[in-house]
Amino acid sequence: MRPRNHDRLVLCLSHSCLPEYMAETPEEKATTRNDPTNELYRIRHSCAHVLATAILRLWPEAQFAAGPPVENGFYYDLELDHRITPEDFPRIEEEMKKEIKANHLFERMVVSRDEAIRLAEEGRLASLAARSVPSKFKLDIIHGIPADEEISLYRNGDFTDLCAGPHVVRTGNIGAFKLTALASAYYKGNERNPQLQRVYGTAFKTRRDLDAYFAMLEEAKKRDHRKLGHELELFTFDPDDVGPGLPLWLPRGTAVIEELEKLAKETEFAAGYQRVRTPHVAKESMCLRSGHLPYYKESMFPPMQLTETQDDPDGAEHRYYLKAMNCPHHHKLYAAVPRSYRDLPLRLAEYGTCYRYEQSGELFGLMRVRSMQMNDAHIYCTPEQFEQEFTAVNEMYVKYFKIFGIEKYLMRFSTHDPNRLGEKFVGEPELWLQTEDMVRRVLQRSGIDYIEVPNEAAFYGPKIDVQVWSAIGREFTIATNQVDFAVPQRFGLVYKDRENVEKTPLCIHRAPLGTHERFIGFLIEHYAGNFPLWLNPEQVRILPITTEDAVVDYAKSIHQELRRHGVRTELDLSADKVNGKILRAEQMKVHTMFVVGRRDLEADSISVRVHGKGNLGARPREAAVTDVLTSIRERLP
RNA sequence: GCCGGUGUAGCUCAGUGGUAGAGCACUCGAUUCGUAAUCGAGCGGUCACGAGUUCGAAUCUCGUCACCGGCUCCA
Repeated sequence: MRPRNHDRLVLCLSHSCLPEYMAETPEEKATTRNDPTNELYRIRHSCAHVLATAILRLWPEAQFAAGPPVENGFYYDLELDHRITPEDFPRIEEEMKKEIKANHLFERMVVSRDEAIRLAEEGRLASLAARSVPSKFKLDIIHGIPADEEISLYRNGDFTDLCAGPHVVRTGNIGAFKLTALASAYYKGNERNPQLQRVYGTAFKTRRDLDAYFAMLEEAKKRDHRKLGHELELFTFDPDDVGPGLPLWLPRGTAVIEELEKLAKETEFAAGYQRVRTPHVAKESMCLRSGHLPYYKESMFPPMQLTETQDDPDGAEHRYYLKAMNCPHHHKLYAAVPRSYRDLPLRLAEYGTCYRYEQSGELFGLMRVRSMQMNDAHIYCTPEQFEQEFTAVNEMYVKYFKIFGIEKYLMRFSTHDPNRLGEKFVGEPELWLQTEDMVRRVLQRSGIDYIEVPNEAAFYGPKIDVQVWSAIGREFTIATNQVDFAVPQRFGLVYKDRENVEKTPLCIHRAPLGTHERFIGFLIEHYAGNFPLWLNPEQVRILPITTEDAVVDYAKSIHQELRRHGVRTELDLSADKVNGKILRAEQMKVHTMFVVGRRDLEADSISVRVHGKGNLGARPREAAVTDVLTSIRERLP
């Protein structure tokens, strides 16, 4: 099975800064998946064959499709009337152990195409013996192998499979393995093909590595943004009454949102952006003009149908859609005022709320939702201004990533396929080449890691997706940055150039902070819920040790002072003992705890405790407060 | 949308055909305490929803919805 595009990308990265419990760096994972000379790759690939061997011992009629090594293990897809369930795992693993213990050689055999076809027709591939029905998927795969490519088979014991290899020398070289999951998958990943059962497993050189992997998974579970989001009271869902995929932001999550917006507003203001506001809905006519209805209808909420009139029998004049993107509205703002080349570049920014009707199975915590707020802006510029504007956008990304301590990112540059002009991509061959050249030049000049992926562009222009990795190694497409030379034209957007000639501007769509939903989902996992002070939902909690009036008044005066400075501060006046108060504050991952008792009152001091760092001891009150204010102002990590 | 799994109190979970349980959270009372849980009492569930089987259903069957793991798709 060929690796998907984004599986291949990771190879070119230089890596840094991964937690030590992570079994493999993303690069190693990529190697494990893609590099046949990698030992884990061979172990896992071999283990997939052993899995197939075991399944055939139990169900000789099973038909196998593809069984490659993947990021954290391997899988094999198969067709079988019996539904494999987790209860079957022990039996299958038992058979696998026998095969490993037998220590069969993996023998490689090169065969002619005719020979391979003959064996497949006899049901002799991915099987233990000849069968009455052909090995249909293998037969299909053989037909897909280019004529000049060698066809090889691998045999371990009774089991023979069509396979490019390579494998370990003997089945006994598979150190430790475990079956992990069941899923279904379409044959060749195509929705129109039959669904197969997929059995997932993983394998390592040693038992120790296997155990370490499962320990890592446990650690990853603790950082899962869905779990932390609930525990830290950041957001919630109410699928029954509000609807699936529609997050509700609790006060603590809203605090994070507002910090991000503040950052965006400051940054964009400094970069010459202007803020705008637009409604959440638009009429059908605009959705048609923008191309959303023809191209995006599947991911849009169905329309709101208002009244029908005699002039408008099908009601189109009264059909409204929730917006899936902000660009059409922004285009209208561009068009609202006559524009001269002197007005360009015009940069319109809005944290706009969009709605996309994602398929139910695609929803995933905050990462895939149906309502989202985008760090959106559209930059209208002349072709001469394009490179500078595009460079500035890239620099903004890098600035943000530095603030968040995102040390590893990759820009994925998606270009068009000339063979699909007028079909998947607008038919403007010259503009495609021109804009792609401009983007490529900017990327090369900026020295940012990027990879070029053909045939993945948006229909209106080339685009860049930004991939980042959370602390647990989960890969995120966090932001997108797109060139649009087509839609401004559809909206009739123009400016007068120096010679008083009307020209169509280029448009850059950019969202360095992506959507609040996905970005915060990423940040939760990135920080494991331990937000830095400036971003923390609760920056300071004040914990008086006793409830005697003088101490409480002292705590209150600190509380008020911090609040006056805009610091998100809470005062814990519960009946708990200090230890209880500390526990609760630590559990909520409150950044800083100010513990105050009689001693502090008398010394005008504050005992400072920082989440994850423990008790830092007493500080003069003024110094403790200043430290907090500085850290917030500087957005220190 | 498709395949599979799961659904019991706000949370984590026990309960497999016979009167719905525990811990934490929450409320009230007592406790006045120096760096990760003070004590006691109380409140809290139409067992996801709907139908069916049964004398009797959280428990068995079917359907619906949602969530989880994948597939497809994507900010």
